[in-house]
Amino acid sequence: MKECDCCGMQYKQGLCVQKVSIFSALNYDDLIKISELVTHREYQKGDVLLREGEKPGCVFIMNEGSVKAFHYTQDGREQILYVFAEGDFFGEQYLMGDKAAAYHVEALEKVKICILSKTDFHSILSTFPDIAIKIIETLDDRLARMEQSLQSMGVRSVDARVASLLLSYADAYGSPDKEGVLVRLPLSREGMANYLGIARETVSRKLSQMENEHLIRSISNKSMLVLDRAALVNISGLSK
Amino acid sequence: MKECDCCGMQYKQGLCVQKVSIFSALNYDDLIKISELVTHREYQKGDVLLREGEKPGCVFIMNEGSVKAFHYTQDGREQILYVFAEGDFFGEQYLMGDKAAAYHVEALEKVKICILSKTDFHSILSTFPDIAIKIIETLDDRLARMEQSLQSMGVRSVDARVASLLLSYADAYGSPDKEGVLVRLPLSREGMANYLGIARETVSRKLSQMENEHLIRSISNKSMLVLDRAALVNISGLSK
DNA sequence: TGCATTTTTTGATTCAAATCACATAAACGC
DNA sequence: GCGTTTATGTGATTTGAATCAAAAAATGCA
Repeated sequence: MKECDCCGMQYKQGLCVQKVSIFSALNYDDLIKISELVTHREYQKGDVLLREGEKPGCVFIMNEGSVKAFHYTQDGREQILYVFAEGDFFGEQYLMGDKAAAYHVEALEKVKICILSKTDFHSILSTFPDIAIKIIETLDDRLARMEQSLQSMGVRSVDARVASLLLSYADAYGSPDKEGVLVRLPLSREGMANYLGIARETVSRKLSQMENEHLIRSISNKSMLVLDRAALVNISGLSK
Repeated sequence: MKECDCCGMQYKQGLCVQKVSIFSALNYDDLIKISELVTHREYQKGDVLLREGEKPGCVFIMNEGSVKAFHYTQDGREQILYVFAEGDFFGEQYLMGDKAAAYHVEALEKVKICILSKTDFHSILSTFPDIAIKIIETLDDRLARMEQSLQSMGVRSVDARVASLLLSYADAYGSPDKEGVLVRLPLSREGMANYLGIARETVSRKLSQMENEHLIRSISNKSMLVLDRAALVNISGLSK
């Protein structure tokens, strides 16, 4: 555990910007330069980082914790589009054109963020053209994930959607264990329902069913054990 | 109507690459250079441009006609992810990393395409760094559209999904008319169903219903007249 | 710790869309 | 233009998830 040279926060690596894949092409000296441009902010659970329609004028880089990005639908429900966690970034859309934010962003827990202003971000981009390529790669990844979500929303059964959500959590937040994979759930049942576009009750029912079939074991509302990953993959309809 | 300097095809503008927004920052001389790197290909309806799992090694730039990009789901149905038309491009994902194509691409009608090889595309990117920014903008747009689709798939009623699909077609392919907007439909009823992730019969029923309510008038299977755009916007649940 | 609040689970009922079955219409090949 | 094939429309029925209602569990707080 070291201290971040730019902000004094505790990090495993030396610099907070090192966590972000878009800067991974840079050497340590360049990272230092970027670190000097970064300001830091901390949010508590429930704090709003960004409101739909705002023009924030900066890029948000996730350092610790997780946030949800969501719309409100006409009938007042929330549709969660992304959960961003350590190493993810968002807000770059609003720097390129002059677009307003397309969604609200709210902290799901205590969150630490690096912030880069529009002007600094642009000067970094022109100084290090390779970063643009990294950003394109990241966006392509995000697009690929969206494509997969869209497929899952559009065609697959509700069982399949729930299964693939659990799998994505297992991959992103899971740690292996004797009996299976221990998964920290970033979203509540209601949150998962809002992400999947189904009813809260349906999420409960599907999870109970999976528990009865010994595919998972619920530890608490915030975590579970994935016992039979293969079965989930099968239900999810994904080939991987 | 002029001839394209690079390929002899007939185009309204001088160069086929001019149609593509990612090259819009370049001057005529630079466009000529790029044109010289481009090869052309023509496909007939039903031809497969790209197969899921392939590594094409080139970017496809749409010049004329339209194509659908889709997955096959486990139960054998197709889930359409995009319809690409004039000015759109695809395949850049596979140039950055070494990823295989995530979807099949098939011509919906006679199609003319510009093709840029991986190496040429990379040399263009390093010669003109501004193009990377343009690509980021385009990807952000695509992502924003995906986000909207995802919202529509996840939460909105089937009526809303059908309405917003019609609106997007009206915006993309519509021409104003005394009674309303004449819209050329790139997809069949089955195609729309596969895009929206609903049953073919449901699309028919919803369209009939909208016709009864004088919101649209069916001209043929391939075109319709949007009579009451405002009502569709209202049903779609979009604020715009 | 114990009480109040919030979140989750479970059951009963309703409802919208999928499916099945077939009629009708359009597109295509010759 | 005619028959074949493919696409679309419509009705009857089934089905799976939403909704409504309430109990149970988890969480927060004094």
